[in-house]
Amino acid sequence: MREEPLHRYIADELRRQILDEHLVPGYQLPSEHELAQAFGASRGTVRQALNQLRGEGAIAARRGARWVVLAAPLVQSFSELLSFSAWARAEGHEPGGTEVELSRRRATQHDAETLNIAAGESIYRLLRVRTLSETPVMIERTTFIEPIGRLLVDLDLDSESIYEQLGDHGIVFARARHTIDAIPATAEDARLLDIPRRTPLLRQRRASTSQTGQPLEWSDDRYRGDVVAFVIDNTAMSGNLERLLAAEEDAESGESKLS
Amino acid sequence: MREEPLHRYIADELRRQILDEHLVPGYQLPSEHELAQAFGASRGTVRQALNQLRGEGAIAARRGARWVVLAAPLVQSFSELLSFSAWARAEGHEPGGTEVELSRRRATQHDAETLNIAAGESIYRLLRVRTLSETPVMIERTTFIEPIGRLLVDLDLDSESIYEQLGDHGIVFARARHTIDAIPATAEDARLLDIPRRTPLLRQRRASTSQTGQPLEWSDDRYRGDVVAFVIDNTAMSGNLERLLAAEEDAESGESKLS
DNA sequence: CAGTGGTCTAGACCACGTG
DNA sequence: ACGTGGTCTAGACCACTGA
Repeated sequence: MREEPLHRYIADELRRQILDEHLVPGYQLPSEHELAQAFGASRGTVRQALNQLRGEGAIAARRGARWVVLAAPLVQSFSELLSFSAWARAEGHEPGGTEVELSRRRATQHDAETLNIAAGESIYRLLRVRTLSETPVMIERTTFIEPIGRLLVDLDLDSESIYEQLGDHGIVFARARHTIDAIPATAEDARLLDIPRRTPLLRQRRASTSQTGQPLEWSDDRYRGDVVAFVIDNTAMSGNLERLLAAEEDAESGESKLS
Repeated sequence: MREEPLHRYIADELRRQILDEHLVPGYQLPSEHELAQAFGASRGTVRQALNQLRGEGAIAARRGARWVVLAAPLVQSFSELLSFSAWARAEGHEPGGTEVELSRRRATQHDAETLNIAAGESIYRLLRVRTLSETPVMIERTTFIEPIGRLLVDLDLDSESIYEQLGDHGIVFARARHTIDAIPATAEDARLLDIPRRTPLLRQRRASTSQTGQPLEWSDDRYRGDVVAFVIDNTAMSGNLERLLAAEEDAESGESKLS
């Protein structure tokens, strides 16, 4: 019945067995040849599935030896990554949001550079406080390019995921680059999250683009550091985490510099 | 002359062109057929290279249309990720370290669970303060399993990367899971980093395993939040970032809970 | 509708590990 | 020595994009 690529079916099946702990860390998988026969696929197709799981950090291979189970893979949903709502529901919480402000403005120099437009062009800025089970845990300050911002006006910004709703309009987010650091809560942050000033916040700055490389939005999200953490898997062959010196890009807030 | 897989040569070549900005975001790559001819490879080999670059967030594809350049990929060296020294040098800084303490202890309950050993077994704990150009920027509290810890005693822990030195002994780190959050500096943190108490720190807790899934170490690294940030790329097809609620695992430090 | 990427096959040779 | 994963080829069909 299913209209699904065979390599994905194989990957899903193996992932399910790992998550169900039928395959525990250290376990050796059957050889690619055996898997190919078992699934009625060619070896190339089996390898496509295995490489997918390797990218998720679930398994590893060494030449000459069989594939080995490393650990349960992360959930790995791209939508859960952009969307607070989708993530919260997957965690079993009731997501909420309070639209504090949606305004049309002219792009600052920073907006222009990040969104690849000219300074002074129209952009939309959205400020929301997101809640989990009534408790505010995150402040979201997002800047959208004009065509997307115009759509936002007609959307329900209070509770629904805007990314799901934008998807219905054919707006697809394909890629995002995240910069994560720790900063003290400003006076406004403290007021919105109902916490003391200078409480450590986990800040995630994000720039998202479409499938064709067109910048769609950038966002400055600040989480209560005592409630939310980020988890990243990476392996020797794949993974995309990098440390970075907090650069001079932030001339706005007086940052302390090295030497 | 070169003893290198063809698909890696192709990936390196295309990545170099993107980094050199010969290929700018939005640019359409030649078709897979054309690339195959240009590099004297089969289409399958070219696709292997393109999929590598897709995993790095550098390019994206849509059925029916050509591959599109998205952005410059991250450096993506696994060793730079584990190793403060390797990272610092790549950033053009002089890494330094002060070994504050290396001790042999009995595994706590948490050690035992993380390293998959029995509580009470021998482990080694290393505390280091790492510096960039003489300025302390990070505190590293690492716990190693006994066989690795024993090697540490003979290593130069003051300035060299222990991971590079362990590699010479055949100890290979293959996979790591990172949990990143923000916490206030404790009194000891503040003293070691020479900063005020409760300054926001970027905490990275890491668990590393070998190629066969054997846990090798876990670490609690705390960075000055105003100096170091983490950067992550992720795409709809690949990427491994996940938000997580700070769970009850940390019963040690009194964390505030949600409802 | 011509060209593109996505999927899949059947085979081949090699370098490496484990017994 | 044998089996394993890593690499590579040549060809096929399909779904989709874009002119």
